[in-house]
Amino acid sequence: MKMLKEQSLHHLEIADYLIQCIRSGVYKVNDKIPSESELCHQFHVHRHVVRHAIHRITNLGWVTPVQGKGSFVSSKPKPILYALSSKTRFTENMESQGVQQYKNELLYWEQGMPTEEERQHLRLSMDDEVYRLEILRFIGKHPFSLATTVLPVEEFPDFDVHLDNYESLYQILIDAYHFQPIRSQSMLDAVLPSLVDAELLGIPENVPIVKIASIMNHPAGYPIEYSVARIRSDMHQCLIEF
Amino acid sequence: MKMLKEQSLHHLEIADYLIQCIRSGVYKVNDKIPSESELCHQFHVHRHVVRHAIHRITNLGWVTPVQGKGSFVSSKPKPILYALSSKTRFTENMESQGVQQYKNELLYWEQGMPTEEERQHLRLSMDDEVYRLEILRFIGKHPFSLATTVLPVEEFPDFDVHLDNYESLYQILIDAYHFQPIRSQSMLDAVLPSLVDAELLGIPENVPIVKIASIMNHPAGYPIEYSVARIRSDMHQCLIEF
DNA sequence: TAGTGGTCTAGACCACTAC
DNA sequence: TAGTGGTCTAGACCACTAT
Repeated sequence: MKMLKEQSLHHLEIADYLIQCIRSGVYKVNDKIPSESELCHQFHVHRHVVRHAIHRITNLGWVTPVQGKGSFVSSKPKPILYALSSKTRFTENMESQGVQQYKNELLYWEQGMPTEEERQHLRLSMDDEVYRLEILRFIGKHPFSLATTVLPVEEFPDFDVHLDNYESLYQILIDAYHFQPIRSQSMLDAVLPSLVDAELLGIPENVPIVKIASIMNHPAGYPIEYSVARIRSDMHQCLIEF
Repeated sequence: MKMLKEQSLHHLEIADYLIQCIRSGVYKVNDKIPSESELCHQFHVHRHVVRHAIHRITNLGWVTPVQGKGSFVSSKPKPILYALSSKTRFTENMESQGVQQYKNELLYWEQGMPTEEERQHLRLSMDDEVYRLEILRFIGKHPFSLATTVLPVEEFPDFDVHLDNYESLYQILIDAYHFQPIRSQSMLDAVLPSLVDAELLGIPENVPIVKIASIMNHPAGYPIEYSVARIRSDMHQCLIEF
């Protein structure tokens, strides 16, 4: 590679160099890239400069550092195409793509007052309560998305009794309430995860995720569910067909 | 605030503290937060720890550091709701929201061979050429989005003669070719910008953006335009109605 | 000139992994 | 035990802004 002589911005040149190595196949998926100290010697720079470079390519999704072991080239493709439409949900999406190994985990649930935002989206009055569920979805062994789902208590009597053996929210709605909410609108966003979300999703704190806030309607036409999903952007692309 | 006694992770506590200050109104929009050296004294930590904390809240969108001046609280709301549908384009979106001050700038254009991805999306054969435009859009004085738009040469004879006084791509298509492409599908992504894109969009390199790849069809039904837009996530939310 | 953020060197200690 | 990444202290020089 070309010599680095100019002052400053060494970290970006090292980051570019490492990306070129990965692109050109010098380091392949799941390979370990050289350790920080090896890169220090190679480039004659301080360790912090190398760390800065590795941080950048980590955030860009090229490598994943593992304490005590090294930094490893991430798997490149975004295998999951997550179709966003009025009817599709997580389960349908997985099955339409032939993904067999998925599962939901109900992290916790609560009954309480909605936030102002939730109240507005669900058109609730000031004393209406909601159920709030936190659901973690996996594809294979990898966390894929986190969703906060909010349901008006009034519309779902005795909802909590169905949560003991939670497997699928939509199974509950169909089995117990005999209807399926219809997505009426979604708002998408690129954000960085909170520290808690990053931990649960198994990604570094500076890797962007997609945030999708959706309003779901009762078949009769009024809003009945509000959900905010945070989805690993390194594992999926969101597909919208018109 | 509470004393920081535990070892390590000071930077996250300082970041949280600063966020709380902004949330609670101690520092308001466009206010300068304390300088790095002031925060060093306040927390009895080294400057690099403070910088780490400020980096985090910068990436989260709370502040924008300006060399020689300080770090300033960013404007909070995401004012632009960008509706994604089969017919809406940038211009319609701005006007439907009453945004008057927008403009497009054609950064450059070229005629050449498509990439493999472009060829597939546009269903071109191996010797078909394309026009490729790079367009920067502004809202007020702020860069808002960058778009790479690819058009088959064969479908747009003498396209380049219309680019001299570029104002709007869709004005050209309607005026010169008498049709308007229809969005058939979009794929959304949360990513970090390239260094060039970050520069053009006027954002730090670790602030996430939304990437929207769209295929537009000729009214007769076949693909006629492929575009990849990179949109500042701090300025907009993408709205989809079903 | 003084103050600010941006980058770099130098080196310490810790936690985790592998042997 | 040796090697790795994670965090922190200490201090240098630079570029930019304000006065």
